[in-house]
Amino acid sequence: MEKKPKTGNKLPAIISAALQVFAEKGYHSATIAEIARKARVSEATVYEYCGSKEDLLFMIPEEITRNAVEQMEKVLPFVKGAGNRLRAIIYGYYTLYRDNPEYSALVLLDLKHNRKFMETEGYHTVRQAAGFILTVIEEGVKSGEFRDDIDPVLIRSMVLGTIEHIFFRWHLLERKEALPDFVDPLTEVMISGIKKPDDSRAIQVSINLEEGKGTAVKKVRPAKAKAAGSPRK
Amino acid sequence: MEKKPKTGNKLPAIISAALQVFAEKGYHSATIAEIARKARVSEATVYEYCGSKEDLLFMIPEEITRNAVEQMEKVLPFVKGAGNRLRAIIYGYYTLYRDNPEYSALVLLDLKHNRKFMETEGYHTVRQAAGFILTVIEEGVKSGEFRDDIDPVLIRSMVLGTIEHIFFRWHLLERKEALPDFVDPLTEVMISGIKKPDDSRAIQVSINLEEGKGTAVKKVRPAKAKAAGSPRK
Amino acid sequence: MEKKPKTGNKLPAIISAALQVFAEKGYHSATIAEIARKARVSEATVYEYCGSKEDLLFMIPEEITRNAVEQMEKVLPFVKGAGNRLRAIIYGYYTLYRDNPEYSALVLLDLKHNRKFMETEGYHTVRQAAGFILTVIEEGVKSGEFRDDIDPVLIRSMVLGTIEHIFFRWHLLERKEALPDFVDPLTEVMISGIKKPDDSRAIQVSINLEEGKGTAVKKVRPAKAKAAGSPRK
Amino acid sequence: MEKKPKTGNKLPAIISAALQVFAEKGYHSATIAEIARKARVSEATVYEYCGSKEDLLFMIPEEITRNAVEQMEKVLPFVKGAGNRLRAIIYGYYTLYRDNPEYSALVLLDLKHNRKFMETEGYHTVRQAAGFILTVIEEGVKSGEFRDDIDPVLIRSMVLGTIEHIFFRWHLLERKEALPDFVDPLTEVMISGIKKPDDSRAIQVSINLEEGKGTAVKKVRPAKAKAAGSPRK
DNA sequence: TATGAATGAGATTTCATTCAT
DNA sequence: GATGAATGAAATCTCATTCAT
Repeated sequence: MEKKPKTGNKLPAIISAALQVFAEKGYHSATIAEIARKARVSEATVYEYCGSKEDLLFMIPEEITRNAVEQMEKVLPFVKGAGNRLRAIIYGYYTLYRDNPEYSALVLLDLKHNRKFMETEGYHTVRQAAGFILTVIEEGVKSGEFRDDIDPVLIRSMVLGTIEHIFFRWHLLERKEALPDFVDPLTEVMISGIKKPDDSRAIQVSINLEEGKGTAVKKVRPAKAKAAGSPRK
Repeated sequence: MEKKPKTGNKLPAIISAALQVFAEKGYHSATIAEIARKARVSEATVYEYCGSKEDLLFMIPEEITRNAVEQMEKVLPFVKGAGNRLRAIIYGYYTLYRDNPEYSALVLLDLKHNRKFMETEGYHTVRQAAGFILTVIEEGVKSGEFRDDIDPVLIRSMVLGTIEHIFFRWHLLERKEALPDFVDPLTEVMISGIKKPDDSRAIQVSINLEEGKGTAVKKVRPAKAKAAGSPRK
Repeated sequence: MEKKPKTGNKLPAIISAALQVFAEKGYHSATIAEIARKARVSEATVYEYCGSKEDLLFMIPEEITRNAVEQMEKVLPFVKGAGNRLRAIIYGYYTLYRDNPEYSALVLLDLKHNRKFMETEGYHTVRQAAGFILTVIEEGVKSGEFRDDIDPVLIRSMVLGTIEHIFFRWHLLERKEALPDFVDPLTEVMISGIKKPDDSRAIQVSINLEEGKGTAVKKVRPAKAKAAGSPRK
Repeated sequence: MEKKPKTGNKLPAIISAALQVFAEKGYHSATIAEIARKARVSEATVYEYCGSKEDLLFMIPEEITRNAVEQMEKVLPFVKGAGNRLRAIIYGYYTLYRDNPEYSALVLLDLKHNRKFMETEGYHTVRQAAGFILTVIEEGVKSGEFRDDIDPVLIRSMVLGTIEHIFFRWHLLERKEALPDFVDPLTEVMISGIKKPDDSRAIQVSINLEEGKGTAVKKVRPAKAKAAGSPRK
């Protein structure tokens, strides 16, 4: 029933082909001809479905990003504690980018740079994802789990910047090097860096801890208050 | 005096013009014609000096990056302590990118992405700069100032990724938003995250012991050591 | 009732849509897609009915021109005198073109230029209409009403050329200027020229001429002054 | 000397080729490829010189029309009497269109129709030419040579419309038919109309009255008879 | 009969690049 | 050394037109 193939259904094939070609050659070097060939349609059909090369580029991230965001929205409520949630988000990015290498190549190498992309539905979804980080940081600050002298926006830049930097390198080296599993180490460093020193209690703790790693942080922190003071200029 | 070189020293003019045009329009949208016009030479002259559009692109960062590297090499010996040195490097990037916005736009938006750039003299210099971070981290670990379970490469990715991310945003918004002064806050969060807990004092503390919030972290950390173990392939 | 024809009488809708679109955009810029949309049929249906874009163009003038010709054939016998008949024809063109602006735009801007149109049924009808003028002129010459040293074909070119020129301008200015009512002035000038009658002798003349053919004109002329008054906007 | 070929000097070749091709195929069917081939330059060179296909079209009439206008400006002062001047103008158009058939084909078949042409320098020159007619008519009216109840704009439409109509037919029939020499007949009809002069009789009349076939006019006409000899099949 | 979908066939246009002077 | 001029080589995009259903 309903055999009306709402605009055929070559769209998935086209988008998939575009993702591959864009990822491999980069947006500028990619040609519609090659995408059409790979999707096994004519060039004209590509335009029929997508309007223009740039629009085609913008169509790609929509679905995949939306899925990721939805997934994250489902998962986060299950995770307790700002630190854990931060880790969950990092893990989300990690798997998303790792398991969809063409997608991440596209986003990191081509899409991010496109100013017009910023006026796109797809961009909005990407921003949503980035918003999760901000929210978690702010919750952590509010709950006292994180220091209150940090700038959440800076923290977000650290998280995203790190993730993107790592994946970027990975892609630039053509994925010939193994992708480091940075989820836990990054989370850990981030948290150690922004965690509120549990001063008093920390002290008690350290007793039975022969080698209490956590304590150290404490002393340093007071200084931070000042340092982190004017981050937003 | 009379240093006006008979036959061309048009190279500086060309490179300067190229920097401006590339930064403003992006590499792909920039045209040799415009660069030539701005440098007040003919297009053919551009080729005389530079070989190709791409080579011209690669020539740009050489001098400015080399200067930055030299500067850093001079300064670092004066700075004591891994933490302080880390801050010095971050500060170096910050001023470099802030005071040469066209250069940073070029690097972040166009150069980074170019695979061929990696076979370039300029790239080598850039790597040198990045190497400073690695060295400082490793020194910090060796000296005991930093934890020894961190992965220096990850830390470098964090530092560079954060800096680039912040500047990238700045450029993408066309520098209409103020650039946050992130030097101290970033340094601080980084250091708190990677500094070795000063056990000594922790031990003194050991008065009572009840219950430690830190336990969770404790568990995680050992894992990290492993996790972060093989990042470098 | 229930005259809704089962399977298509979509032809009228298609032709009507085509007329509108061709008139508005010009033949070359018009697209079958737009015509189909406006006719509320599919593009394929347009081809079903019309064969090709050009054939569609040629189908348009047929009916409307044929009607005009038939009308003229009915009317002319009622009009006495070559001069009056000439006026009747001019009036016929005037109302035809004025009341069917899309049609006249099409004919004047697109159809006339098409060499293939000349092998068309529609063209034949158009020629018929032009033939009326020739006939009337020849009749006028034969009857002695018109000079016998004139070239009827030239006269026809004058009549048609003038009419078309005026309507052409009207269309080119997008019908924003009022269409001058040129029927009487044109008829009059055609018949009597623009030279000032050399009164003196003329006057004497009128006296002894029992049946001065010229008289009619004389009367008409004053009226002209008015008629020709507001042609320009 | 001065071997600096101000922008090479392929421009004339290109314009000339364009004129030929446009005239032969019509603007829309003409291709830059063919123009370039005929001008013996590359397609890119055509664009180098002309910017776009449409601009190329507009460049064509400029020189030729300007020459014609200048010529007319030089000649008119030598001609006495509105009637004679009108004839001179008609003659000017006649020779211009006859001796530059490709140019007239272009103007009549393509250029006239182009709305953008109206915003062009070339169009301005064309208007100037048309302005001559208007001026002459008005002068004739003022001097009493022409009737004062005529609308000069209508008269101009008659003159131009007739000329264009005749040439248009000529071109549409691919110049296979002889071009009628309509200069004198047209002038004559414009001036005196087609009505049989009843004057003649009038004049004679004053003396005797029989019936004379228009002697007065007779002087002028003989010339025409010849001129209009072979006009239109 | 009617059509949704697909496409073949080009046309315009852009630039990096070269070469003769 | 410097350049004006010329171009080769593509790439995007548009439609009239055709099938399979």
